[in-house]
Amino acid sequence: MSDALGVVSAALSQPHRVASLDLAMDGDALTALDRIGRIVSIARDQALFLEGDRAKYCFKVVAGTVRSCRRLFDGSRYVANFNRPGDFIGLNADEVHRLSAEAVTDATLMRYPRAGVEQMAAAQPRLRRLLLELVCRNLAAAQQQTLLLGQKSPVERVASFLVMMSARSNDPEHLSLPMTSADIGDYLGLTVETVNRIIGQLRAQQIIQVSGPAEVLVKDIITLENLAEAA
Amino acid sequence: MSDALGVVSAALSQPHRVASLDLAMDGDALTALDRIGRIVSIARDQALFLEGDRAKYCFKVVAGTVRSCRRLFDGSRYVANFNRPGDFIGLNADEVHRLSAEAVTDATLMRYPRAGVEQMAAAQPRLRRLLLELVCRNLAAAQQQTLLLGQKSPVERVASFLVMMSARSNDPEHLSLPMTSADIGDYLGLTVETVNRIIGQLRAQQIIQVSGPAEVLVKDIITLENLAEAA
DNA sequence: CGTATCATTGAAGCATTTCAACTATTGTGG
DNA sequence: CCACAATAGTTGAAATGCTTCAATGATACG
Repeated sequence: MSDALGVVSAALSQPHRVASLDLAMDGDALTALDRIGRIVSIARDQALFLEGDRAKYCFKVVAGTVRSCRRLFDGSRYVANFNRPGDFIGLNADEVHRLSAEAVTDATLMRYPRAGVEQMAAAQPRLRRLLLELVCRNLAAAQQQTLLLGQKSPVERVASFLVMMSARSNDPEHLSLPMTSADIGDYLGLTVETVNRIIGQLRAQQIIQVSGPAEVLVKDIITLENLAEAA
Repeated sequence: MSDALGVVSAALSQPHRVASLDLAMDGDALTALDRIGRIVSIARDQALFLEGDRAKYCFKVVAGTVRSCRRLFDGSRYVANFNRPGDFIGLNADEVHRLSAEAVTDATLMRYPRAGVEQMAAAQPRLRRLLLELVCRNLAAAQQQTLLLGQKSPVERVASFLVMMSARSNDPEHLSLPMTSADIGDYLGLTVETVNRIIGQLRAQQIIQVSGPAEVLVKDIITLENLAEAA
C-alpha cells in the first residue's frame, strides 16, 4: 500500500465553525514544518499541479486563492474546493494527485516535499495530529458539500456558499469573491446563469449588495442563513 | 482542539479501486485492534448512534449493511454512505458524531472504545498509518460523490452506483442491494420514482436483470460503465 | 482602441420532481 | 395459517424550474 500521509486541501469549512483560527493555536507545529518549505508563486489560471501528477509536494496557501478541480472528458469541470490563505492543498492522494490545483488569482504558496513532511510527522505527534485534523476537517467539508449538492435547491446552495464565505472571511460582512461565476457554478453544481440570477435576486431583496467586482457586502446575514439552511 | 483520531466510515470506494482487499494485507494491525473490541448486534432500521451523540466508540461492520445519514429539519434525509462488512464507521467527528448510523439490515459490528484506539494508534505506526489511510480513502470517496452529485445526470448516477456496488461485491456480476429505493435516492440525490424508472430502463435495455428482491445481476458491465462515466 | 472574457438578461425546451393512484410485498395479529 | 395493515415498488400525468440557446452589455487586457 502506498504512503498515505495525507496532507490535504483544507476545504471550506461548514458554517459556524472557524477553520483557520484554531489552527493558529498550533501554529508552532506548522512553523516547524516551514523549515522544509519553500515559497513558490503562481500566476492566475496557471496550474500548480494537474490531476494525475505525481504527488511529490504538498502546499499551503500563503496569499491568493486556489481552486481544486477536475476536468471531465465531456468538457465540464468540477470544482471541489476553493483554497484560501492558511489552507493546505495537496496529497491525500496515494501517489498521484486526484485533483488539479489552479490559481484563481495570482497566488503565493509554501511548498513542502511530501517525504519531508512524512518524516516530520512520524517524529512529531503534535504535527501528526494536526495534519490528521486537517484531513478530517476536509472530510467533513466534503460531506457537507455532498449534502449541499444532493439535497439543496439552487437558492439554498448559493446562500450556503455566501454564508460559508462569510464565515471564513476576516470581516464577515465583507466578502471578496475573486472566483468567476463559472467557478462558483462548477462548485455548486449550477450553471453560470442560474448563479447570476440568484445573486440578482438576493441583491434585489437587499440581502446582499455588490460593491465592486468580486466584492460583496452581506446586509442581512440572518436571512441569508435561513435561506442557506436546509441542513 | 479536540482529539481527532479519525476512524472513519470507510465509504464506498470509487470504481476501479478495490477497497477492502488491500486492507486485508494489513489485517494484523487491525486484528490487534480487535483485542479492545466487542461484538454488538443491531436490528434493521435501528440506530447505532445518532448525529450529535458523543463519539465514544467507533465501529467496524462485521456483517450486514449500515447507512451513515442525516435527517434534515425539512424531513428530507441525506445518505452519505453505505457501509458493508470490513468498513469502519465512526469518528472523524471531533467529539460528537456528525452523521447517524442506522442498520439497513440486521447487522453485527465490532465496537471499539475510541480512547483505546487512540492509545494503540499512538503506539503503533502501522495501525496509525492504516487508520489514516482509511480517512483518506473516505475523503476520496466523498469527493467522488461530490462529483457525482454536482455533475452527473440521473442515469449516470444510478449507473455509477451500480458500478460502485459491483466493484465492491465479491462477485461483480451478482449484486445484493439490501437498501430501499428511498435509501438509494437519498444517496444519489434523486427521488424514489426517478431511481426506479432508471432501473426499469436499464432492465429493459438488458443491462441489468433483477433476479429477486434486493438481487441484481449485471449483464453488461461495459455499457454500465460507459453510462456511469462522466468522470 | 479593439478584442476577449465575463456578467447579465430573455425565451424556449426539457427533465426531473411532484402528485396521485395502484400494485406488490412484508410483517403482524387474530 | 389466513387476513389485514403497513411499507415499498411501479406507473402515469402534469407542473415546475433549471438548463440551454442566444444576444447584449460590461469589463479587463493587450
